Formats: sequence, C-alpha cells, structure tokens
Amino acid sequence: MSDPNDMPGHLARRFQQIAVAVFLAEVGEAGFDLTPVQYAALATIKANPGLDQVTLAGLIAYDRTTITGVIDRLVAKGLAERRASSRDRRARELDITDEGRRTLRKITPTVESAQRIMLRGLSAKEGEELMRLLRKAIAAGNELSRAPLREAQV
Amino acid sequence: MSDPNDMPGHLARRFQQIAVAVFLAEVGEAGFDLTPVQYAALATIKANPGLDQVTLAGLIAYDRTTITGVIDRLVAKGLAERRASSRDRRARELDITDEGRRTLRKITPTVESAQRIMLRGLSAKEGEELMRLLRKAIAAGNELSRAPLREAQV
DNA sequence: TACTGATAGTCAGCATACTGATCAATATCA
DNA sequence: TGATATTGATCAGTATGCTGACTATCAGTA
Repeated sequence: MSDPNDMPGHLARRFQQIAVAVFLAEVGEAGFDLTPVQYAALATIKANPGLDQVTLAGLIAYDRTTITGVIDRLVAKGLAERRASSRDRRARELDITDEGRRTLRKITPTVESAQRIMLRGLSAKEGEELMRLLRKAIAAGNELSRAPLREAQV
Repeated sequence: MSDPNDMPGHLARRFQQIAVAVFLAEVGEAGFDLTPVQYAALATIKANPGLDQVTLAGLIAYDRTTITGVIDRLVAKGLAERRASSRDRRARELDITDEGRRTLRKITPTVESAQRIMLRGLSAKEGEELMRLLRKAIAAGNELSRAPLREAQV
C-alpha cells in the first residue's frame, strides 16, 4: 500500500482543493470577491472587535506571516480597518467596516450553501461524522503545525 | 451557526495544514528534502514510466499549471527526467532516475509513519472511517475543482 | 535602571494552487 | 486539403502558507 492516492495526506489535500473551489465558485457566482481565508478572517474580526493580528491568527489557526497579506487585502477592499494599538505600540488593532459588515451579512447564506455542496456526496449523518472525525484528528495534531489554534485570552 | 471554525471547509484546511506539517517534519528529520506534492508526483512517475504531464496531473489531481513547477524541481534535484516525446511533439515524457528510485525506496517508510502521526488522535477504526468518508466526499466533488482525478488512458 | 528575553508585525524567499492567456502541435471534418 | 477546434506545456499574475530573519517594543529581573 504505497499508492499516494490512498494516503490520508493526499485525501486531505484533495478534499481541501474541492472545498476551496466550491467556495470560490459559489461566492463568485453570488457576485462577491472573497476567498475562504478572507471570509474566516473577516467573520472573526467582526466577532472580536479591536483584536490584534496575533490573536486573530490564533483564533483561526493561520500563520502570523500569512495574516499580514490577508489583512492587507481586506483593508484594500474596504472591508476592514487596521490601526496602531494605543495599549501596545507594536500591535495593530483590527476592526470591520460598515461595508465589511454588509458584505458578511449578504455572503453568509452563500458560504453556508457552499459547505453543503462540498459534502453533497455524504448523507447528513455521514457529514456529521466526517466533521467529528476531522475535529478530533485536528485537536490531536493541533500543536504539530506552525499555526495552532489558540483560545482567546481574556 | 456561522462560526467559520466549525465549517467543513475550515476543518479541511486545518487538517491539510497539519498533514503537510507532519509530512515535512518527518521527512526532514529523516534527512530528505521532498514535499508531499513532489513525493506523490515521483511515486506516480515511477508507477507509470514515460507518462506525459497531463496524464500525471490527472492521476493525482493536480492542476496542469502546477505540475510544470513541480517537475522543474524534481528534475533540478536529479530525481526525475523530462524529455520531448517522440509520439507527440507537444508532450514531455517523464521518467524517474536511479537516484529518484533510491530516494523513494528510502523515504517510503517515513511517509507511511507520517500518515499514522496525522491520524494519531483517532482509533484505527476511526481512521479508516475518516478515509472512507473523505474518499466518498471527494468522489462526489471530483468534477468541482479545476484539477479532477482522471483515470489513466490505456 | 540596565540587561535580557519575549513578543507583534513585517519582509524576503520559496512552494503550492488557481485564472486566463499564449504558442506549438495535433485532430477533426467539411 | 484546408479551416477549425482541441490539446500539451508554459507563462504572468495573484493568493495562500511556510521558514527564517529583522525591527520595534514590551516585560521581567538583577
């Protein structure tokens, strides 16, 4: 059994590849220009106003060097704001703009239907089970990547 | 339920992120410099000597524009060869070199142990079930990405 | 307070992935 | 045959993601 096509890593790559393609197709058809990464960042900024980039990265398990470019593009599109923090002059505070809020509201149904499409080969029960197993495997492997998920500090 | 962290697409991204990190860490520790994509390409070239780039892309579901760079790097490392095809002057024939064969032989146990590590949070049964569900979801979504899996032509 | 270490963000460089275009060669068919 | 369509490979451009380095700043401590 050394067929790469049947290894977990390869299946992970393929499923992710399909997930991204479905997301971009659905969102693009709905008239929006937002990537999966940008969507997750924007939704997390909205839920945690004023958070800094490292915290954002931890909340969605992005590498901090990737966040820089993602925020650049959200700011360029007018969906988010980046300001110097008053508490810590190293840090940047992030906030969603009114247009970002509007975009998020209009796009969310599309994003959710994209999630259904990428699971369309599975029954509802199987979809739930896939998500459960992914969550479990991810929790066990969380510290193995450079960008582990981090709970928000309170 | 609009928490991006709990959407299938986000779980897919995280699991793939961990899978790549584990692969690179294990393979790097064993003293090799090969990415998951390069490994899959090399193994598939070995199993299908003389195949062209489009066929290779189809066999492992890569985009054809990605293959160009991957082969560039395999050739630069001396692991694969690329020659003009005699049957079709547009096409390139790919073959594995002796060094590529040696590398593949030495690296395969490491790759297989990496697969176990990325599933370490799951029981053997759960790992099997995760792979079954991924295969099923991928089969249903195959045509939704730009780089679907294609059976070899005979 | 001065030193040391840690942290926030950015950057350069590299490797996937994609879109869309181009070029050369091949296939198809009127 | 000749016009047309298709195909194999590459390229430019863009967006993730990573490693490793760097600057500025902050925190802890001797």
